[in-house]
Amino acid sequence: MPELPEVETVVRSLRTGGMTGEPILDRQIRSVDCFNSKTLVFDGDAEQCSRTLCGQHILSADRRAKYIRIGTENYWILIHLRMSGDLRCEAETAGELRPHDRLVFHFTDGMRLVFNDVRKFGRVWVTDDPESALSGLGVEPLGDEFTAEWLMERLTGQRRVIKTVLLDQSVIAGIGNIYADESLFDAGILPTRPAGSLSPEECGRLRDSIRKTLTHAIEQNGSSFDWAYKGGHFQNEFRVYQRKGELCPVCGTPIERIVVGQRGTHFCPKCQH
DNA sequence: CCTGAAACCTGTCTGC
DNA sequence: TGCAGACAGGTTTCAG
Repeated sequence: MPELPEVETVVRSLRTGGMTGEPILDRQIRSVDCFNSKTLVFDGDAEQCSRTLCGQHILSADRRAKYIRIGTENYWILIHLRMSGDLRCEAETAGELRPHDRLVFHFTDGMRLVFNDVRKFGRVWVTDDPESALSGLGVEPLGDEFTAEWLMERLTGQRRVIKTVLLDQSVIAGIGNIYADESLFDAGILPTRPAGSLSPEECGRLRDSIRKTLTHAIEQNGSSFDWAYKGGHFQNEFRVYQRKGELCPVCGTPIERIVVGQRGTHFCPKCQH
């Protein structure tokens, strides 16, 4: 489920309630249960983590790139959903835990926050130093720093293709495979263009397309996929992603699929040049 | 230093 | 029906 718009949607519902259930703000942690040792990243074992967080209140929930950042009095809980992670806040009486539930935060008021992750790629950090995990990230694509001029400067001299650079979290933090393809289509730029060959005008178009695509996806609560993540609607508005063989909505040319940087890549060979 | 490929995991779908 | 292989929203690690 996880690119920037999906993570933003999850964070908003953690703050105010909604698709993943009840809000988590102000609740007090009683204990933590971990069922997959690799999921929890903590300097100590799960028991020690549980004792460390016992008594802490949830004071904040926000997002940095694709990381969910939950603040308590003395610690930070960082969550990366990777490919298949999902969060839900529900009553302990909601029933048995489900298959692939990996980590549970139990609150003192009878609620629980559950991290579910089929593929076990997701991670939950509990730390007093969140910067150690977040320090390598690039600019927020929806932030003020991300300008056409900044992008032009970052792409100058880059020999990698533009799609690969868009997926590099140390350059721009938060774009994933879907929104890279959709943004490049919107900007009319071929995914295989060497990043350093983009003109200032193309950098401006690409920057605007990225912000437009991400903003619109957030308004749609992100993209939903068959077995993971429900509630978003942006998947109905994909113009190239997973539309191989279908006709381009602009010019009618069949959408093509190639592999770029090990990732499936979708584009219109006529509109993107 | 840079780049591309493999690895990490499980589930689903497709084609033979 | 069965089974091998491809593929999936991401990131880290390793080899060249």
